[in-house]
Amino acid sequence: MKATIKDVAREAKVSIATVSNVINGKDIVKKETREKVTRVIEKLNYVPDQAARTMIRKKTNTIGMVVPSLSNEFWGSLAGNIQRQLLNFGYTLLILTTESDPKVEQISLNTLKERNVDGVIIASLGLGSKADKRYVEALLEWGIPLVSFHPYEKKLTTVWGDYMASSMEVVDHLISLGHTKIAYIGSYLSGIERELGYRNSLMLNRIPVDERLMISGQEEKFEFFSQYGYDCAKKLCKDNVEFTAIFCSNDLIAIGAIKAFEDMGMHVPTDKAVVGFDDINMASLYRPALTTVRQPITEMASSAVTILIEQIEKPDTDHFAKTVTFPMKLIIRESSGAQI
Amino acid sequence: MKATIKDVAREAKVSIATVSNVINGKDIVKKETREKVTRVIEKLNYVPDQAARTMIRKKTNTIGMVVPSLSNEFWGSLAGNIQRQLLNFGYTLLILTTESDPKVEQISLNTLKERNVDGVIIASLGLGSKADKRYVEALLEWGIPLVSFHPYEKKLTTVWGDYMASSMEVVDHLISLGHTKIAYIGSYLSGIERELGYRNSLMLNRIPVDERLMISGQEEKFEFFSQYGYDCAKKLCKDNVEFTAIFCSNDLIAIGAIKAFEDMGMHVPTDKAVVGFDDINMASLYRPALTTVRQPITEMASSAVTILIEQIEKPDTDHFAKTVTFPMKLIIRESSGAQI
DNA sequence: CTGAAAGCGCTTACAG
DNA sequence: CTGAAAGCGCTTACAG
Repeated sequence: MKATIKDVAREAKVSIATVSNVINGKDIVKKETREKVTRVIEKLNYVPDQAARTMIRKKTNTIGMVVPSLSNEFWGSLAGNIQRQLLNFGYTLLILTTESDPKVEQISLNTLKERNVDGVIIASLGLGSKADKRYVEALLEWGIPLVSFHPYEKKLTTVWGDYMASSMEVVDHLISLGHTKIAYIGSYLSGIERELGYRNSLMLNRIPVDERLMISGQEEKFEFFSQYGYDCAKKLCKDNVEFTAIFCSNDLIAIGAIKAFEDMGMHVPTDKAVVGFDDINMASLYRPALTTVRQPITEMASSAVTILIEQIEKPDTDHFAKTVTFPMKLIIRESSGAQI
Repeated sequence: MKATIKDVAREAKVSIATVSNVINGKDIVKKETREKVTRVIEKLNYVPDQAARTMIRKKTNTIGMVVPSLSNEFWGSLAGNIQRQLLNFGYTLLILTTESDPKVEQISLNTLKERNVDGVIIASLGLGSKADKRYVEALLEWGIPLVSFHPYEKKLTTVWGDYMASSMEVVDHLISLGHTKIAYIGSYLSGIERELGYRNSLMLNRIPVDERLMISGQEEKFEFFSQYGYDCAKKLCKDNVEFTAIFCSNDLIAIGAIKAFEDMGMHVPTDKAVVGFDDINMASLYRPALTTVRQPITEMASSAVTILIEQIEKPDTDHFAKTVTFPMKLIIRESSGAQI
């Protein structure tokens, strides 16, 4: 049977309060007493019970993370990075995948509460805007320290990238290569900023936006990005509106699109130039190698962790709902058809 | 402030014992009382505190999972599946990524103990055989319920696939296409069985095993499978030992190898037929689409979860260290050059 | 310095 | 059926 603080107290002939003071390193304990207690602790192989401590201290040293899926390199990598960095601070990560399913989202919210996590990281939600808002509000109302990788709410501390600016850079890049008929495939899971960047770039370059060339993906329900990209690319081609280049809101969508184009007998980048987003591992290995935008995942994870820990451990400080924006980097490879 | 059982009891004008009985689904509660309490629970948004429960029940309802990395579709998918299935049983998953780093492995072991997890799932270790053995033995000595996806130890309950048989099938497939010079690239993270299957098939087909065509990957330290596959493929070609086909122990390695071949001016499958393993999402989207072996991840996750939960919740039953082996499925696509 | 006591939020006999 | 009470293993004022 595991020894408790009582066993130690009895054996050392002191009170449990004294034992508590010893294990918590309070220097009010007389040296001899401390040594006596320490000896008994070792003898009985006593380890304080975490659950009891948690109950009193109101701190679990656990951080919750909400993410749509782990079978996706970007989120998996983000989660792994965060997990390892948290470990250095003495925290443990509780990952909850939601599969963009409202029911599962709800369960995940309950789990977060049950487990009494000290803070929450929102990697991405996928419920659609209204449900997202409710979800975040429930968290906000709960009053728990929060960091999000997407600015769902003004009151939310956010760590993210300059997705709009980098998307503009992508489209500028395509335009500089001579393209004017540029399509777009997005997904609600990657936010609206890429689409805005796409629109802005076109407008600034005085190219009319053709809504028939855009699939926002704000409504679709999909399981796999690459299949989605494949389907969307085919749909765009069937619609018979000419385009020579396409910007996809993540690499998996881009790879699906490329596959679709090739299946239809087109060649990338000659017939269709393609650009993705994220620079997943596969991007440089795909054929053609993918032109894409690299997110500094490790640094972003580190930033989120640092901010969250500070919020938790210095609750008295005023914590503004600041937004930390990381620069992205356009990585030009074969799929956009640039001379490299 | 978070609502407690007392708040609910006061609001519903019942005792905390009754509230407890309601939240624990004890059917001794009168229907009207239950409904009244349920209403208050929802109104107050009450969620039972796990720490308090844990203290009494001596159970954290947390399962630990050790996995080398999450930025990999196979493991990420496995982890996500396990996490969601555990949630149905009321358990939470604590994922520890080790990055195949012995120091991190050690920390993960301590974390598992501190957190008092109820059981542990070993997805894969990556320390090398001796360290693996020590790791598993520490877990076994601790006496905690354990399920592994690799049979590191006889005393270990294992859920895995018939990797040897399916690897034989792969090589048989290549041989049936006329290949006799077949190379192999493995990794210690995917075990030795694929290599054994490769060797067995060659032997049974009376094709001498040429060690120069094999890279076991039992020693290498590598971060990214695809880069590893790329490097190995180049190395094999430089060694100037002729081969016309190659079997890679996972899809990422295979994709890296294909990229290498194409970069060297060879064509897949004409010049080199390539087969991978796992059937990740990307496999069907790569060009050429990858011939590979599909693992039934969901079913394997489900099996591991069921077995582990049973070990935890029925500790008095005799639990043999059984091995559950799942069948794999050869998926023939373009990269092996078969007529489809 | 040290100890008696209250209390964290639950579950579980046990009495009514 | 329902409630009062004990108790899980700790920490933390507070009294001495």
